[in-house]
Amino acid sequence: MDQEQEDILKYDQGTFHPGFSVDCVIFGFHANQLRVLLLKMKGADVWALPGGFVFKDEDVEEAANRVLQLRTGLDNIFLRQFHLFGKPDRSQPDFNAKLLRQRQIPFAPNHWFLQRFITLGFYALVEYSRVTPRPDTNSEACEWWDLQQVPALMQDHRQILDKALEALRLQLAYQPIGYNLLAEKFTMPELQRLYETILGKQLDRRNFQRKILAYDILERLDERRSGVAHKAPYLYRFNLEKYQQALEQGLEGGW
Amino acid sequence: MDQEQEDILKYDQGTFHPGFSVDCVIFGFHANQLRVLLLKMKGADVWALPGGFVFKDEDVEEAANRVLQLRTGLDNIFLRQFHLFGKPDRSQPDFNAKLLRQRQIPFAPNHWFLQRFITLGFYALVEYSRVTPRPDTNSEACEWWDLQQVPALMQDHRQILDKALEALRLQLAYQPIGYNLLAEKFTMPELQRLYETILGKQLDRRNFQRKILAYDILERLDERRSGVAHKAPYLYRFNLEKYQQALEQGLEGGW
DNA sequence: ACAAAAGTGTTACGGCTACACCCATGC
DNA sequence: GCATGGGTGTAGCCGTAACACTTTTGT
Repeated sequence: MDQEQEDILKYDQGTFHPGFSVDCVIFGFHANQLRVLLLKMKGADVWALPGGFVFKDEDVEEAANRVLQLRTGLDNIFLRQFHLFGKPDRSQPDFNAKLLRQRQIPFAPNHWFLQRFITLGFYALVEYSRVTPRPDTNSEACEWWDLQQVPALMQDHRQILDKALEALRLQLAYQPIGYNLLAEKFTMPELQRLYETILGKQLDRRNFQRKILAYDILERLDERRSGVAHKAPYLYRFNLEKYQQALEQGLEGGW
Repeated sequence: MDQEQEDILKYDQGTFHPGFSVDCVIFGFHANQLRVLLLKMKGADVWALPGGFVFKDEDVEEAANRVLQLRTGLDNIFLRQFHLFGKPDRSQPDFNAKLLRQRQIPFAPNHWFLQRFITLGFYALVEYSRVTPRPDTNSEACEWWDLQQVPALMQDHRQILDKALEALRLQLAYQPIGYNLLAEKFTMPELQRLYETILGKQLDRRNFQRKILAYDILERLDERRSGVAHKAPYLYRFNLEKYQQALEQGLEGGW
C-alpha cells in the first residue's frame, strides 16, 4: 500500500467496514524494558495506539496485520486479538471533526469518520531492533515509549493498553513468550528480564533457569556473550519446532 | 423489550450498529451433561446460536445481555466475550435474503441485513433449571442440545461454539467455575461431573475433592442429598465472597 | 448380604522455593 | 583482589497422583 492510499481520512464512505476499527498495542523489548509503539497525533497534544480500519472485504486479522506492517515495516508478526471495546461513549466525534478540519478535508455532518466506532484490540510482539517506526498521515511522530512512562493517550487507549498487558501476562502463564521479542540469540538473563518486565516482579535467577529449561524449548549454544562486564553468559536460541508445539499445547494445565 | 420490538428484521437501516452482531454460546449443565441452547431457524433445516444486533447507542456487552435475557428469561448472567469472528466470507447474504422473503418483508438490495457482518462471540454460564427457552421471531424452536449431539449449525456457528468451549476450558485453568452453572446447593460429585464434562476427561474423586477444597471457596453444609441410591453425599455451596475474590485474583499463576 | 457410591487417609514423586558455593570478568 | 554477575547444586516444602480402607444407602 503506497502513501497515497494510506491517507485514510480521504477515503469515501463505503470503503471501510462501518463503525469498526482495530487498534494495536505493539510491544518491544529494549534495554531491559518493555516498550510500546505510539503515534503522536497531529495538532493535538495526545498520543495514540496505531490503528486503522478494515476494508469492506478484508479479513479483520488481516487489517491488523496491515497496520502493523505500515508502522513497523515488519511482516509476519505475532499478533493476537484480545478484547473488543464497545462502549457507546468511547467515540469522540468532536475530536474526529477537529482532525478533519485540521487536515482541511471537507466533510458532511454524517461523514463516516464521525460515527460511533467500536474497536478490536490486538497486541503484537516484535523484535525491537528490526522495527523502523513510521508515522501515518494523521500523526507527526511514531516512537517507542517505556511502559512506565507512557504519556496521555487519546480516548480509551490507556484502557486498551492496560488490558493488552493483562492479556499478555495471562498468556505468559500457559504459553511461552520470547521468540517474537528477542533477537535470535540471547542470554538467560535477558530472557529473565523479559519475563520480569512483563510480570512486573523479580524472579529468582536459578529457579527461573531451571523452570524455563524444563519446558524444553531452548537450545544452549557453544557461544558466550563476550565484551560485557563480569562472567560471559551462554547464548541460547529457541528450538522453533518445540516452541510452536508448546504454543499450541499450552505449558501447564491446572487440571 | 416487548414482542413488537423483538422482530429485528423489521427495523430500519440505522437502528443498529452496522455490520456487527453478537452471538452467544449459552452453556447449561443437566443430567451430568454440558448443554448449549440453540435456535431452529424458520424454514431452513439448520440451527443457530442465539444472537442479535447492537442498537446504535447501546453498549456491546449490554446487547449480549439483552439477547441472553430474551432467550432464557434470566437476568444477571455470567457472560464473557471471547473472540471476534471477522472473515469477510462468513456472511451469507443469499441466506439472509431468503429469510427476508420467507418472512414476507419487502427489502431493497442494499438492505442492512444483507451486508457483511462481523460478530463478537460471547459465552454464558447459566443454571439450567431456571431457564425458560424462548425462540425469537426468526426461529421456530429454542432448545437445549447435548454438547455431544449438536446438529448442523448455520454459517460459522460451529466454529464459534468450538472456540467458546476452548475459552471455557482455558478459564477453568485459572478461575473457579460452577457458581453460575449449578444450583445453590450441590454435591461434590456433581461439581466433579461438571469439571469432567468441561474438560472432557475423568478425574480422581478424592484428589478432586482435596484440590477444590484447597481453593477455599466452598462451604460444606450439615445437609446431605437424600433419596438417592447409596451413601448420601454432603451438600456444598459456594462462599460467594471468596468465589468472587478467586475470580479476580486467579487461582494459580504459573509464574 | 451385597453392590455401589461416598467419606477419609496414606505414601511416593516431582516441581517449586530458598538457599550456598564456585567461576569468570572488568575495574 | 574485589565486586558483580553467571553457572551449578541441594535440602525442605507442598501439591499431585495413585492408592486402601471404612461408612452408608438401596435393593
